[in-house]
Amino acid sequence: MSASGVDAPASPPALHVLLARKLRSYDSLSEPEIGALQQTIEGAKSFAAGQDLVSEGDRPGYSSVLIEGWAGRSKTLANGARQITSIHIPGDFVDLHGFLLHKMDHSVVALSPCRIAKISHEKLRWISEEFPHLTRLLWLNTLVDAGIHRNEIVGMGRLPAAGHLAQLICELYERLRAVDLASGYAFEFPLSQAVLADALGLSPVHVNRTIRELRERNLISLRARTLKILDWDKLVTFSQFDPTYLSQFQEPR
Amino acid sequence: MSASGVDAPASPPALHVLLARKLRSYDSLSEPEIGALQQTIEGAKSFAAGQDLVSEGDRPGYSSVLIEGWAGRSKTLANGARQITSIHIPGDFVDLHGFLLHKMDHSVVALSPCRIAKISHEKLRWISEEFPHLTRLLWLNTLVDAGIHRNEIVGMGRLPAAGHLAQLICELYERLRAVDLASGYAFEFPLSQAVLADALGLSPVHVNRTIRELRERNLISLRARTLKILDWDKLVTFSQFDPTYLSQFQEPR
DNA sequence: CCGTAGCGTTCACAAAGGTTTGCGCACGAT
DNA sequence: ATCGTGCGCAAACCTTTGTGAACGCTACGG
Repeated sequence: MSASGVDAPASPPALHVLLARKLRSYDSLSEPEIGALQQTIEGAKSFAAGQDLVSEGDRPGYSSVLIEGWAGRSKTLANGARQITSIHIPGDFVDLHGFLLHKMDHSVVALSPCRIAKISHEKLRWISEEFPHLTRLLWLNTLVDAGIHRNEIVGMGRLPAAGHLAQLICELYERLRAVDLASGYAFEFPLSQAVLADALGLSPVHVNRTIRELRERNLISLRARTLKILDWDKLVTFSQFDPTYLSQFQEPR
Repeated sequence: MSASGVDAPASPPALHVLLARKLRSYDSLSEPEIGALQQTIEGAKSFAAGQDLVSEGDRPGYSSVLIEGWAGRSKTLANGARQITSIHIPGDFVDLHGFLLHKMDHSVVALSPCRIAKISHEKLRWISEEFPHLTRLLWLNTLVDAGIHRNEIVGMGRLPAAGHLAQLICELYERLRAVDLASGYAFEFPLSQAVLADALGLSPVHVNRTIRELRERNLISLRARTLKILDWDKLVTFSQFDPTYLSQFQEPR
């Protein structure tokens, strides 16, 4: 079962290619490593927006790579409030940490219609036994996730809402660009203001105010699920964005 | 150079023992693995409260394990505001992620007088080549860090200040207990309210109000740098604390 | 014995963000 | 055509948190 899947409309890059491209942004991959990745990919599955890819409490036997669409790690509290702790775009491992954590402490939810490929934990274990360098790159992938989390904490704790949102936009732009999903300074932005509120830890109403502020400052435009960055340098300054934590530069690892 | 160090007042557990204890809370260790850890530890160094163990932008050639005292990962913004993204206690790797990230995107600061042991990145690399299972446990250690981050994000985004503080107290208690640093429901708590403010993303004044609230609810007492949890069950309920993310249970990994 | 520094505490007021509610538009289902 | 429904938008009002300033306690050095 290599590339079967629920549907396969020719256009998006092949499953393992996307992942290899991501890992290669950290360090180069050898032929055997690419071969190993290729062998581990297990076929695609589609989800509608709002569906759980993985649910809190699950002990999944595989991890998932996003092929198309956006997803988020989300935690729902007793009062029904939801916090999205990170947003994922194509090429991202949404739950690689499930490999060693075993029990999911949060859910992964589709934020738009999306499609994933699976890699079984058995195969990941095999990689960790046989391919130390590839293992380090997978480990690094989870470390970058943690860096993204840390940045989110800084944004929530010490930036005003507009700065925090601007920072998120900068980060998503850089990440989308790394997988060729931005054209110029514009990209598809499939999140509603309510979803954005859950990601930023704000109320939907305040997200609306905050977007308006960025618009009035001529930093962005956002219409019909398309986001355009009008002045990258100003946006970076305004949000104090520093992309170091994304580690998007090749180095021997 | 096994246990030399700047000072060594007999009492705290030996360097590698502390680390082994931590990793063993995830899965059991073999004799060769313990031996490998023992070989990697490189001697201790002491820091005064407020000093940087590692600074933003550094490319350290080693990672540090806390032996004594508390430390925090911290990021300082342009306006001087500081956010502490995580708090570390003895037994914690404060910058294991530096091994693969290379360039530090934040500082690590001593929150109380503290002492560390070093493990060179060369030796970590050697471990990652020769000891796959031990490598997985180190990886897991960073995954738990990320889980702690995610929990912090939920606390900041969707809990009121008192809930967030209560949650942090629950987490610290569980972590301290895992390394035998809690006696009953009391433990030494070396953080000033100002430091706590930087960790919670609040102002020092509001931290004071928040502590008062927990006191008035008879959940905790905090005096002379000693914190006592007066009613664990009520504190857990109040903060919606769920320790799953700490992964403090042995499983084959 | 005094001065000082660090820290916790409190108060009054300001700012940021949440809540409630309502309107209008686009779009799909019937 | 029309009726929901989801979403963006906005206003009024309320709650939480931040700010600036003062005061007191305690430890410590001169």
